[in-house]
Amino acid sequence: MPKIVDREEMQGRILDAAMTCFLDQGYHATKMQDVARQAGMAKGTLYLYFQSKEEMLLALLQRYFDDIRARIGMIPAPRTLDQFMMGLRLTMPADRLAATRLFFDVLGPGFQDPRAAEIIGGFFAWLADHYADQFAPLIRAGEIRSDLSARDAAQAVTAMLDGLVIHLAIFGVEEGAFETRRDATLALLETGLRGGAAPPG
Amino acid sequence: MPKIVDREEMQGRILDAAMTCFLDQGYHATKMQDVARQAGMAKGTLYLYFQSKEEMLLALLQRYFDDIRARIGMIPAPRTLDQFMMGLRLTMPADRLAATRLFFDVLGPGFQDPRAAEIIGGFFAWLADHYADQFAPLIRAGEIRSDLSARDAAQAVTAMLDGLVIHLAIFGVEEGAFETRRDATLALLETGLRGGAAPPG
DNA sequence: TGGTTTAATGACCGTCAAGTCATTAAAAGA
DNA sequence: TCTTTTAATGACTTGACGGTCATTAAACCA
Repeated sequence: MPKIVDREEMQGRILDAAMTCFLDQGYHATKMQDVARQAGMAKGTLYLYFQSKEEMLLALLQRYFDDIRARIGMIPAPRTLDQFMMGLRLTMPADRLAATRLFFDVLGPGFQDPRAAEIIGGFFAWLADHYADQFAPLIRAGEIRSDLSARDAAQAVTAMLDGLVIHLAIFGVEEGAFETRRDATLALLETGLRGGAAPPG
Repeated sequence: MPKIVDREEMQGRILDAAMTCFLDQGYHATKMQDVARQAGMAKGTLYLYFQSKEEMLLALLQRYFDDIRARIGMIPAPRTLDQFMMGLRLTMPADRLAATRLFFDVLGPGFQDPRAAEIIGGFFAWLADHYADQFAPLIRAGEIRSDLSARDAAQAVTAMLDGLVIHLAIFGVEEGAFETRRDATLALLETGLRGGAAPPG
């Protein structure tokens, strides 16, 4: 007798619309009306699927970072420093710029809900652990200089590279320049990790 | 006959109060009422000295970055890579964390006024140029490996270190941990710049 | 002390957007 | 087709905050 819809599919469609709007205008500047229009439904409908704008954002962040984690998890463990650097490049695609820009809106001191910072911070903690796991065998194999602690180096790499993306995102680098500057930074980093040896090529 | 006040001094006092509020709560979350209370005056008074909240912010950013620029300009030109790294440490004090956090509010896609991005972006462009000027003689002196372009390396260093501060700022590192992680990153970077030689000590 | 000019005040206004809910539409079975 | 149940709608409510301005206070001089 009742009208029946697929709740999860509706939530997914709404999150897609929200992502489009947020990437374009940012979180604060996006009105629920905008999300509704983008999703092709009325504003009230959004509230049937999410309690508030903030809950919607949290669901979106969760989905986004679960997705990245899954993609990074699928990259095979590197056996050489070169392979590791290649993997880094894959985890820093140019389209991450726009997403990174979005997080500013949401991580500044004005945003009260600590759950957003938990989701994003949790991702980077996971990432640092993930890199540390990869560094340990590379250090034993002599691919990375042996005076580094795998954990410290992994934290430094994680923070620096995330920071690089953020910095470039803020100052509006075009997509082409992004890859050039990313690679310049990675080259510097590679020498730092390798230690004695000069960079190849 | 008239009541006379020192306009610049009043503006300075207001900016001090605004900085306190913004650092504490962020730009968007701070009400003009809060700034007024912090400055010990009524809300209307603020509008005698600044046309709007946004103008107030821009004046604050300008003052802040002029100040940093002056401080960095006073550090003598380094003659060795060690001296350069020492200078970097001076330009990344732990209290920069809070200020950096503030900029998120103001650089996200939701913030329309391009002047804020100009002020902050201008500072980093200046900083990259400043480092490039210091790198050139260091490369000639063999302190930095000679296959690097001073300009590219300076850009990479600037972006990475600013990014590091931002990353650490976002994820709420305590002040002690900040310095540890900053130094770990700088050590990695130093090896990357030096090239062949192993790190000293 | 009184007169003049500018500074300071804070109640008020206008706007804007998140969130609500009475009403309407749509699906599904009898 | 009629009834029932849930989904969808969008005008309306609510609260918040940036900015205004008529009024009051303060400084200074004669």
